[in-house]
Amino acid sequence: MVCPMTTTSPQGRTELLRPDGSPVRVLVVDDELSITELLSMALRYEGWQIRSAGDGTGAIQTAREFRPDAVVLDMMLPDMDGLTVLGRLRRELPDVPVLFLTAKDAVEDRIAGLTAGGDDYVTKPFSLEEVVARLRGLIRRSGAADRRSDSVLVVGDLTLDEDSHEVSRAGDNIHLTATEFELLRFLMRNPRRVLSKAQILDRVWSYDFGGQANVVELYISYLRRKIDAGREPMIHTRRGAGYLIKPAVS
Amino acid sequence: MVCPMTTTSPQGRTELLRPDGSPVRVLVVDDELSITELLSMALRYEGWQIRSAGDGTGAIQTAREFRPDAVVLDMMLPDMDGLTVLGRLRRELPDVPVLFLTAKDAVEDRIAGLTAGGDDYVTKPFSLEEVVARLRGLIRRSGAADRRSDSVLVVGDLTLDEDSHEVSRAGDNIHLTATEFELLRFLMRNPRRVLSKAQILDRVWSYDFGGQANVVELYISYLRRKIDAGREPMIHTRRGAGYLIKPAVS
DNA sequence: CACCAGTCTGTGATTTCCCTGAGAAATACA
DNA sequence: TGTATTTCTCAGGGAAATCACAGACTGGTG
Repeated sequence: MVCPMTTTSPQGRTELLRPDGSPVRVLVVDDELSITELLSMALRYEGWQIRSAGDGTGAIQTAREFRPDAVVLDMMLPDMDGLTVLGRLRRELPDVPVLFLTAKDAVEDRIAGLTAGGDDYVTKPFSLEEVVARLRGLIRRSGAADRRSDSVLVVGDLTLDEDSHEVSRAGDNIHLTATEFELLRFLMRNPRRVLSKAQILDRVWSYDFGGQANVVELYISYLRRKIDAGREPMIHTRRGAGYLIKPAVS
Repeated sequence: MVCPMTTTSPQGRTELLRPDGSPVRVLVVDDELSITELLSMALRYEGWQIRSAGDGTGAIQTAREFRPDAVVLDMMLPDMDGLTVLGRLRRELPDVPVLFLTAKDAVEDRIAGLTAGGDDYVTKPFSLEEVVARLRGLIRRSGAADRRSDSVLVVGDLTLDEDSHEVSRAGDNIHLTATEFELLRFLMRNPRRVLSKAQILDRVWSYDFGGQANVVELYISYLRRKIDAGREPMIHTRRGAGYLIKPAVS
């Protein structure tokens, strides 16, 4: 079993690494090329090493020689049932955590036992932040070490707990909606870095979002109301460039 | 870097360990592959080391070299009678506790005699919480585990005794039905952590449950009525994410 | 100083999600 | 066997979240 550890990059981003210091390996399995491309790009950006497969057979083969630390597995594959793939994967890699991708309406159908072994799932269409966050959680928990602090993001006097979904500033608890939470998480995982509205839209909203681009402005406005209200502001606008978050004190 | 030794499981719960610090070993015996897979996944997630067998012969063989601390044994095996398997198991491992899996309509008298020796049983279809809880109890009582951890879960002023099935808040005794009890146990074993409805369903309801997902909402509602009624609430909803329990004061 | 692109935010429609009452079905128990 | 309890379905109500739209505002620029 892999024991992930964390290091902090010069930019202030924490990365998951394997015990020997090599990058975490993730296998992405989906028959839609656009999905594997999208995921590969996003996960590579996390500093992870990615391999992808388009069907069950390829997944097993790749898993055998690539020996990933985690697998992203679409339940709807052309050549075999998702559960079959899972079974064979488990035979190759008994302890590897799996993040399932399922259609929205398949959830009700019953994905019995999928999360029972500590695995997790997200529904299509997903947001990249969601996938990354879940994967990080799975990889973190799959290791022998469990440092609770790893699930807490801190910027200045603002903290965000990814396990309990709790957010607080200067000790005051703050209630956020799901979207607000993901937006803030994205900002806090990239402190002091300007994020464009396009980047935010691509990461926080699901990939099929077809709405107006100013939802980002709207949700930034919501966040400010809850986080910066009456305090030294932490969320800043860079006109024509985007937004960034940083500790309040100069 | 060396993987640090830990006494907490991936879930952050306290873990059962053998006197020498190695993980507890459990042998799972069932002829249905889906059952052994499901159990292996769930028990591995408890931090235990799992081996499985599909018939009596394989069970004896595996037991001989694996020397498990506990056995999960289906009474209905293709090659030999459950009692025969039990007898031979006992010859190999005289003191190992056994958790029997039986069909609902199986003769209860036979089982009743068997459990007199400190063993236990659950009926198919079972819930994973049930199996895990019983196994923990067996292992704890057998003395194979390092620590004699007590069987009482405490979150704030709420206590739940896994042995006596007694629940109380602020001293007041609370009567719960079986399902309510298991749901509360699952929540209390994961305090301050958001648990999705899918996770809860996978863990607390039996693996063949095909009903509506809103039973979870319903039972959360029941629990609230009994536990949070007129008090500071401990069970919280994270809209779009799940539920969590935490001490009332913050 | 006036303009404009870019940004902020109030209002309200729509959708999604959650809660819970009522009662049917299943189960346990006497 | 009859009764009590428990489990679960169904459906309505309601609250919260999401988002479109539009008008107000702001900072930079000519």
